[in-house]
Amino acid sequence: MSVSGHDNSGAGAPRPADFIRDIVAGDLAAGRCKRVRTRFPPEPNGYLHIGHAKSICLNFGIAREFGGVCNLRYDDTNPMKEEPEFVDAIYEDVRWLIAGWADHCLGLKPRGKKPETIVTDGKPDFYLGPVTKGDAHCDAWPDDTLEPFYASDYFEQLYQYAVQLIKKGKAYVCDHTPEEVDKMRGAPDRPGKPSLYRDRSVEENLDLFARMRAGEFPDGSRTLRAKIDMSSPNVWLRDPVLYRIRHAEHHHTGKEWCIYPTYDFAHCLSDYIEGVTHSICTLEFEVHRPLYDWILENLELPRPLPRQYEFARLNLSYTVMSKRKLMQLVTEGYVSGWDDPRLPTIRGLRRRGVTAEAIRAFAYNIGITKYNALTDVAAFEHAIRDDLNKRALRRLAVLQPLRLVITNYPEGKTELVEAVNNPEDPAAGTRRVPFSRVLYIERSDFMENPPPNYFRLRPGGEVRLKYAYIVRCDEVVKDAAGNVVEVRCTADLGSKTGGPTAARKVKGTIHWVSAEHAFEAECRLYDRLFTVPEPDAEGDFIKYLNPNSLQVVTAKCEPSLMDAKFGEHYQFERLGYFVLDKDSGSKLVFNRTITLKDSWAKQAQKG
RNA sequence: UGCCCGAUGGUGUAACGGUAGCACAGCAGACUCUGGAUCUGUUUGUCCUGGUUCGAAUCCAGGUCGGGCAGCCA
Repeated sequence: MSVSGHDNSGAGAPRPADFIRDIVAGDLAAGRCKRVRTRFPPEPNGYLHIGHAKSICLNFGIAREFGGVCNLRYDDTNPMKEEPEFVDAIYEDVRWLIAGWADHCLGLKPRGKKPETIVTDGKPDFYLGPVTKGDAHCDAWPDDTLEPFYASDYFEQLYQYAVQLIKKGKAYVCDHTPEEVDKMRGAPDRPGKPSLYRDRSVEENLDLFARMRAGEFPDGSRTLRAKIDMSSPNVWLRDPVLYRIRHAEHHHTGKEWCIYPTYDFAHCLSDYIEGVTHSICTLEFEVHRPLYDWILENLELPRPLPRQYEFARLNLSYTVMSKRKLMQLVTEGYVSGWDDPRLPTIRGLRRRGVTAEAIRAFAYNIGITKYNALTDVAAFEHAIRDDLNKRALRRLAVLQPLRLVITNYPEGKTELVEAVNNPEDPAAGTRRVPFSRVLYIERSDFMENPPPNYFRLRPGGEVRLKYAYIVRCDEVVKDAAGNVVEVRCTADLGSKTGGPTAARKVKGTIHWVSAEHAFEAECRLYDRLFTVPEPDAEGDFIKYLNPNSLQVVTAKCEPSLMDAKFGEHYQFERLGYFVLDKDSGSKLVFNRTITLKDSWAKQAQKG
């Protein structure tokens, strides 16, 4: 299905395609919210991957389909794990992925801006709304004056919310060590024991919490905890930690803080402060939802509260997705870096030549459910081919060259044959490709003793040279070791495209380049990184690494490829889709994004 | 073991009490100056057992299987 096939940007109500969109549509119809606001909240502790892309497509997709906004927010509440390197990379990847599709729904904020204290229904309130390119006044906000949201920008407000909770007797400072807290939490089937500090007075709690902030206590010595229910069957309701002490420098707030809110405390309130209506996350947060609601409901919040909904994260066969495993592949050198074309990272896929449109189409096709599925990479590969087939410029290149000499073709003669740039898109026009007496063809397009269903070149057989002549193989030249080093042919000189015998039917058509005109380029042939569908199912995933995931060859390319542009997609006819790699210098480097579907290889394997 | 969630062809999904559909993969054929693309046809499915109902993938009960949760990670 094409991307435009599900483009809901036009008139008419979008057709809800999954249970979350159903909910959003219902809330809008019932007036429970005026305008939908979602958010994409990555923690800046790693690079984004195809799994994040699913979430981005969902959150931004909902925003654009329902005329809302999706805030990009760094969920940066843990200074030990986060780095500016990731902050920048995430922003870049998100923008690349939604460009031309949902960039008008990208919720940002004026650089440096923090929540404002406002009054809502007579009550004090904190609010920080988004600015988008879709806004009427977007001209007032040149690119560099806007930035994503940071949960860390709300630390002051979060602190005040915590104080409010303390004043209401709903939170207390706990002096137990991490080990004690752990032990006292009990087990899923066994209630926990209350903290010895659970019944401290409000005054003492306020004092201690202020001193925690002031830096009087060492890391881990105290926490702020919610006072909920130590015997709750949901362990996340057993007085969860809201604040912990970390004398660490934060990438965004520097040394301003030495206490940091936990995910549970920060996330729901960040959603609230930003006016998020639908907070969509993955299944593992399902058990946190009661806590998400508890925090919001136990504070005096005058505006409508955000609601959390969960969906199943993406699992893709033949790949690994966890941050830890991706990190290991990078740091232990199994791949060249975070943008290695074999990685499922956004930048890896991008470098590989996968388009944002293909990723979006894939995300749309797999749908959104609560079922923990394993999606076949074949579905992703289909989306990639489907997109590239429509846009790629066709070119001729030979990966494993074999000399072919046309004995009845004059030496020194060069013809320019007309070649179609893209049969799927007539507007792409044609180009001229030099043809001469000595060519290179693909080694695999000639077989001395072929199986019966082989219909490329064989001794005595005929084959069409794409865009040029039909040739017959008369003679095979071998080296001392018996390897075929050259095939000698005669051409049917009237069979050139448009010629008198051009209509003759020959079974096979092969690609070629003119030896004297071709130039050499490095081609990096990528394949799946793993050899098994579930590399991380059990044990060491490293042992399932595909030793042939990268193969480097020197290809012979048609001259027009000299002008290859970065970001342009090419189909080397009969071989696959390629893009120019950033490593290109005086010698060009092409990455193979993906092969063409090859039913011959499958058939040959069977036979 | 306690709580929460889920289960529809090989895979991913739709059907919201009324003919089980779509996509991927597979297979077969047509077409093709890419063994690509395109087109056509096609194999395969409601976890189990009861119940409600004229009628159940859908509602109810019990079971089975799978996933998640006991970080001062997110």
